[in-house]
Amino acid sequence: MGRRSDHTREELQELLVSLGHVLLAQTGLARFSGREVAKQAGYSVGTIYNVFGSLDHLIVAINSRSFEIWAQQLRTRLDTGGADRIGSLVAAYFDFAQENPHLWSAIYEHHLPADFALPPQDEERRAALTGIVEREIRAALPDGSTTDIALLTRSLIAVVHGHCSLAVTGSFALMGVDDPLGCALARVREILSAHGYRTSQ
Amino acid sequence: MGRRSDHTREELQELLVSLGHVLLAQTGLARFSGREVAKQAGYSVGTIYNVFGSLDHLIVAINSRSFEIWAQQLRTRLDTGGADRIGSLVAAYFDFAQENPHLWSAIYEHHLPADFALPPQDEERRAALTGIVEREIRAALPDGSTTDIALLTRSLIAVVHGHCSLAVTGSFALMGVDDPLGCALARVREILSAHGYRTSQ
DNA sequence: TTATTTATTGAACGCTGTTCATTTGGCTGC
DNA sequence: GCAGCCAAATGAACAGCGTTCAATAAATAA
Repeated sequence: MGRRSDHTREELQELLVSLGHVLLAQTGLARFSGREVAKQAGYSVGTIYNVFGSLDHLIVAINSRSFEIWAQQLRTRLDTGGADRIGSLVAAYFDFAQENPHLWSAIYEHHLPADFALPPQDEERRAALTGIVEREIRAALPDGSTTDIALLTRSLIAVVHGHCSLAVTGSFALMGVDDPLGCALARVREILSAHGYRTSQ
Repeated sequence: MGRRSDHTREELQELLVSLGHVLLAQTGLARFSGREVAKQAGYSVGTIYNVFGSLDHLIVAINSRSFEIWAQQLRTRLDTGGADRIGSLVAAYFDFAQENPHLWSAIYEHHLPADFALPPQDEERRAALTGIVEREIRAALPDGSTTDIALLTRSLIAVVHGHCSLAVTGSFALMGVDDPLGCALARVREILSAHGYRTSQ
């Protein structure tokens, strides 16, 4: 068909990731369909395999886009959220998960084949999020702290992640917990306090 | 075919859950196949729908079995783990996830249709796990504590859950965290300390 | 203008979940 | 012991999926 020069390879890549991102947000990973993305883009099935090599690569690209948006929302909230930066950080982290449950879940539900190494570009985008958190944790702890801040950062991410996960999957609702964000923030402050963080600023 | 009286309805249910549990452990939820379970049981596809009503109901039953095994492992470890009961609890919780990554992930990756209410029996089995943890948290905190122990229990479960999740999905490995269990246990003790728990027993 | 290269197609394959008319074994009442 | 009934079990049918790949058509080079 006469579609050859409609899009450059980059434009086509962008188009598929963009449409795929919208579809994933609507359907969730389990009902996501690569065929449907191609159809919406006006291309045939095989094009995904030409451009990305495999459906897994497309999903990785879509998830990386989620990471970019997520990180940007963290930055925005930190810039506009006032003095309680830890509060802003946790709230923004949480909000992305709760406002985009399918996108957020897909990040963790998409299991890569064993032989599939994450492309460096995608690894960077994911590391950016960790970097934002680490900077804030470092700033929140007293100078000269003996804490391994890199490790504590990742552990605190796990703390908040766990609360997001049980909130988004509905487990918390089943357990009668109605303020997951408040819960997560309380735990984060308790942990930081154990490392010298002065709460209540 | 002459299969009519080979199994009672209960036996058939048990057979399908049992084989399904093994298959799920091998393949993970994304590659799990109801057809394959029926085939392995020597029955045809439709039998799953006769016995369970839908594939989702079978998966719920399989996940409930995981919860039973998980809870039993917690009890065993608490009985044989010595004086550090919080340490035993967290380690046993973690070990189930790490030793049965597909079974553990499936619990949280299986999203029920909106109109699907969890059968009461399954809800009980899941609540049992929470009950075990809550008892230990209550015992670990001082008498007369003003803490909402039910809420703190669920939050601590989220803390450990988060570390399990990032460990099992490989995110921690990507981030360079090599002792997720140690990390989780450290956070749990810090949180409990903030509520009056005397560490190091 | 012709030849070459390369992007794109879409049919084919084997799998999936789900439905449902049909069959068949076991049970009940005669 | 037999006829009739009921419910369990079947398996074909359908629509969708991911993946592959020979064929094709468009863009580029000669």
